[in-house]
Amino acid sequence: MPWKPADDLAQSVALEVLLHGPLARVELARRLDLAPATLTRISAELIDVGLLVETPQLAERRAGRPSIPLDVVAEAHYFLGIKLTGDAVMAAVTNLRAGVVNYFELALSSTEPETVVERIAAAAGRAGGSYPIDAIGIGLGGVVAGDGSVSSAPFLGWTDVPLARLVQQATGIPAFAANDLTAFMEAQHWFGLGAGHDNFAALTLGVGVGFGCVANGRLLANDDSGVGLVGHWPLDPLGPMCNRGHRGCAESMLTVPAILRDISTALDRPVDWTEFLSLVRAGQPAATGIATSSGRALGRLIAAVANLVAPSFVVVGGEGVDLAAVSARAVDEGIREQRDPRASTVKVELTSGTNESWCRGAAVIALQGYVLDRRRVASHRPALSSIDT
Amino acid sequence: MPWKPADDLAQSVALEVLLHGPLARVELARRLDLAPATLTRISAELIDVGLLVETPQLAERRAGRPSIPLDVVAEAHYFLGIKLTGDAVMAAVTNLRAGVVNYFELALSSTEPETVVERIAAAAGRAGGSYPIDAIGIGLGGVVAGDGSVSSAPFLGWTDVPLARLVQQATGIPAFAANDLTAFMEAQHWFGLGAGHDNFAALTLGVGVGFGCVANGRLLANDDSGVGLVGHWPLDPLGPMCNRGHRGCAESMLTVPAILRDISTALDRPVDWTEFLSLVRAGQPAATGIATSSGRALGRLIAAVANLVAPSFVVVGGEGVDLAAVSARAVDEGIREQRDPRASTVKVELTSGTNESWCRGAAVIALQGYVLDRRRVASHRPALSSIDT
DNA sequence: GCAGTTATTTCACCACACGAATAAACATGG
DNA sequence: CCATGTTTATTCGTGTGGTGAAATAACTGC
Repeated sequence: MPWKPADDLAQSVALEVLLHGPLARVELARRLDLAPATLTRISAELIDVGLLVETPQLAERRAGRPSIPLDVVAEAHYFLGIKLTGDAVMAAVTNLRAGVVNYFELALSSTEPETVVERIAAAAGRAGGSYPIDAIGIGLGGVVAGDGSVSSAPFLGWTDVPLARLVQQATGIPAFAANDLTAFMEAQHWFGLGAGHDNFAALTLGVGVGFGCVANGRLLANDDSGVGLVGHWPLDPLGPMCNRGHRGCAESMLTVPAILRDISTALDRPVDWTEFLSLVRAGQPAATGIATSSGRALGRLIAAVANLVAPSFVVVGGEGVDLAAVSARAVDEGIREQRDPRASTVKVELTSGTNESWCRGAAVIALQGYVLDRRRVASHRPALSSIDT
Repeated sequence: MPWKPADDLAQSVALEVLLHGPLARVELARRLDLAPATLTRISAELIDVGLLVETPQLAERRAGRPSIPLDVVAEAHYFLGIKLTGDAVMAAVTNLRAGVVNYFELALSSTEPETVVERIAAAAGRAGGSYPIDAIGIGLGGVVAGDGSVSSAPFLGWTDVPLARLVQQATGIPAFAANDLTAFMEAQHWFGLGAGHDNFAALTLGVGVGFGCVANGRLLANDDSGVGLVGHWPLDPLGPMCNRGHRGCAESMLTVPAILRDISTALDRPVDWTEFLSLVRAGQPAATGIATSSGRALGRLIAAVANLVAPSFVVVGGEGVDLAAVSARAVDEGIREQRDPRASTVKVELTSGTNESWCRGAAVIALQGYVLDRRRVASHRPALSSIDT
């Protein structure tokens, strides 16, 4: 039973249910501005194909005939999400609701395209043993074109590798590739903190600093996505120097390696991330000092983002999220420094930044590609969409 | 003959022609993904109501039956655009194509709402003598709610003034109000440099520094629009001090008053803007010094914008645009400083920033309100629009 | 049980966009 | 200057597919 809504209308209904949880027919009719009669017909079709089911009604009981929420059958489809790094292939299998049902990692002996594709195919094989995979999504740091070919990925030494096509040929399963931050953002937008929001931004802290933004309901993206344009954003004229000669740029203040370098130098011994965090919590002076100045820098970056793109809130994620948690006060200070007091306060939300969540993002790329049937021509949407309201 | 496209389809067709110039039926069919037959019918209707006309065919002659471009009849409707300042009401009458057909100014003796409304009504009366005005648009610096009421406008001393409603009551003509930058952006988007583009940003230099951004086909806007959030953006740690204690912020580096203060102090005599510009062109050291550092600061601001919102290009406007012209090289340097060399180069476009162009922006607010029939419920557009492609 | 309320279904209707064929209006070339 | 090819516009019958109104179903509250 493939995802095959007959027409455009059925597609909208299916998507609305997929994205905004179980919804009754009346509610769907309201949201999509359709007559109740139409929804009876369409939902019947979709239930018939096995895409939707009537849930045991958990809606609040009011007067009148109770509504029957319709939900997508989460286990109708499975997707494989791959996060590529220089030395490992991390894989997660998710269902239609982007819930992770399986996670594992494979080591990577070489970064040659053939090897990588072979490993991904191996992951697909392993995942396919337990779950029928409908599509594969791959996320990686670098510039990825819309057709899933990797324009450039410095950490792999790749230039113009048609990754999606290669994986599709090797596995026989539809494959999609995207920049890892794009994948992260799409996952946030469809199933994460950004679900149901048309305007929000996100920052990820880790080996580098990432930025993404959903504006007017769509991800802001262009050919430069993946270059990492906020990496060298100036945050502190007195901060440390990065390898490109910027003083106090985002890379030098906010990345995990930079912070670990700082604290290790201060204590004159190697310190890892979890130890750094506990040192900060314990009040160790060097650690709190670093956390405070980095937190303030993060706040300034958040303020800059908020000032320019006017998001409803800013999500912070990535392996280094906890910096925002342990230095929350400094972050607030940093925001206040560069935020007009007359403006609304900036809401900051933290989210997990584990490898599994990066894989989930990649799986969402697969899910979107499958559900929206990419490779179709540009969608039927007239000038109005870019204008009204 | 009012703007009354019968149905949704007719509306899209009319808008497409209004926004994207004369278009043949085939071309419209292609763009809106409709059958040629449909376009024959719809365009017949629209020609019937007097909204469209067949133009004397100026399309390039190829083989086959020549196409007949359809165009909107520009003089079918007129709009009054008002730009409010603390001491004057500036007014422009435009046609449906947002072409200015009349411009005049009225002095303002007081900033009391009653007085202002009375003066606007006077302007409407004067304009209405020559042209039948279909709607009035008002642009002003400050925070304006979606319904056209002014939440706060410091330079007028206003809080919660239902301006649009008052003007509508006083004149009997539909009235709309918006932040002046919003108006400027909408005008750029529909009829200016941003016409046909879904992603671009703009900066205005004048008494203050303004910023606006069209992302994914719509203006980025929220409750903070109008607060002027980029005004105190840090651009130069060694720059002059602004009145809020920021060193080298946008206000202190880029506004016309700040620059004039600088040059006047340096030369120990009052200097006005045009003289400043000629001094720079003549190579006067103090003037070129100021222009260079301000230009570089502008470049940095442009780079910041480009890095975050990924626009196709950045428009610079406002009364102080010419700063960007006379210090073009410094602007480029400033951009290079904070732009990753791997990223695409930032295109910068200059546009006029006269009072007339601000009024034109306000007129576009009126035009949009009229044409899109604001006060209707949210438009019929299902979940898809926020998702696909 | 009865009244009130809200959700869903049934079904005939009809607007409206479409497909295919046709006509119109040019360029080109011998 | 006519034949041919090409592209645009129109005509018209057809059928999809969303709708409106009324009926029905399934509750709550009293």
